[in-house]
Amino acid sequence: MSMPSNIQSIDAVAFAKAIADDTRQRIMRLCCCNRLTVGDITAQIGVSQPTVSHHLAILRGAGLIDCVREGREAYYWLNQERITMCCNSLILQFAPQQIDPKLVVPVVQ
Amino acid sequence: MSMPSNIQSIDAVAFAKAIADDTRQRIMRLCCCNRLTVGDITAQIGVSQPTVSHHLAILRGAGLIDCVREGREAYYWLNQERITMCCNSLILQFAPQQIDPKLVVPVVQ
DNA sequence: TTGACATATAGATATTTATCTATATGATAC
DNA sequence: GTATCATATAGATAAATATCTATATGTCAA
Repeated sequence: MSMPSNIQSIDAVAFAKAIADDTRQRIMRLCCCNRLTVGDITAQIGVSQPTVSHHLAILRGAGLIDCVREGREAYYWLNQERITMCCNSLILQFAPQQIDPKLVVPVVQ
Repeated sequence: MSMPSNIQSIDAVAFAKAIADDTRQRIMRLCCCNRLTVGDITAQIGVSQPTVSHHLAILRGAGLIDCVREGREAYYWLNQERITMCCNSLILQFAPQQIDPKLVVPVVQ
């Protein structure tokens, strides 16, 4: 459990790799709107506790999940804002013509 | 070049796997707003032609790219609408609390 | 302090996958 | 028809990765 900065640039490949696994997506759905411990997740997910910890580390490395240690337990929950930012970044890169120009905020140099 | 239906359900894992590679994302950027041949892409991407064909097949399998054969060449271009749908699906699944309820269209049964 | 508990890390293994070279397939031009 | 060109497919190989068991680390309770 290292400590990545909250300020992370958006790497579309890193984001995609982080979510490109069924087990990780199931974990993400579980702790999308809940704070869950590793034990909570392990009990529901059908893989071993070390495997859950491994996937949580990957999700954390990509900035998609936040956690806090409380005593001997660690609580995890999805960072929905960052997931939204990553998805929007994908649309900007790969579907620019789908974006309504009226919604794009002009940037002043 | 098989013929998948245009009507594809959105599989978030399949979508993520398809875009979880740097070479594929570079290909996607190249033919985001252009129709390009395999040769065009190969000339700009720095991997062999069979590798490009392989990646194009994966992107097509995920419905992210469309193609048409013209004579002995094949033209490829991104399906921006489908990419937008996939990204929106990710947001619905993993960032539901980021969605403005005023924007959600009520569904009548 | 010691035992039990929760989580993380290490190491091994099997599967997946990205890439290459060689070749097959299919179209065009002569 | 035959040579050439564009693309796809087959097969091999190396790297990445998902999983497990075993164990280390750190916390709490008695």
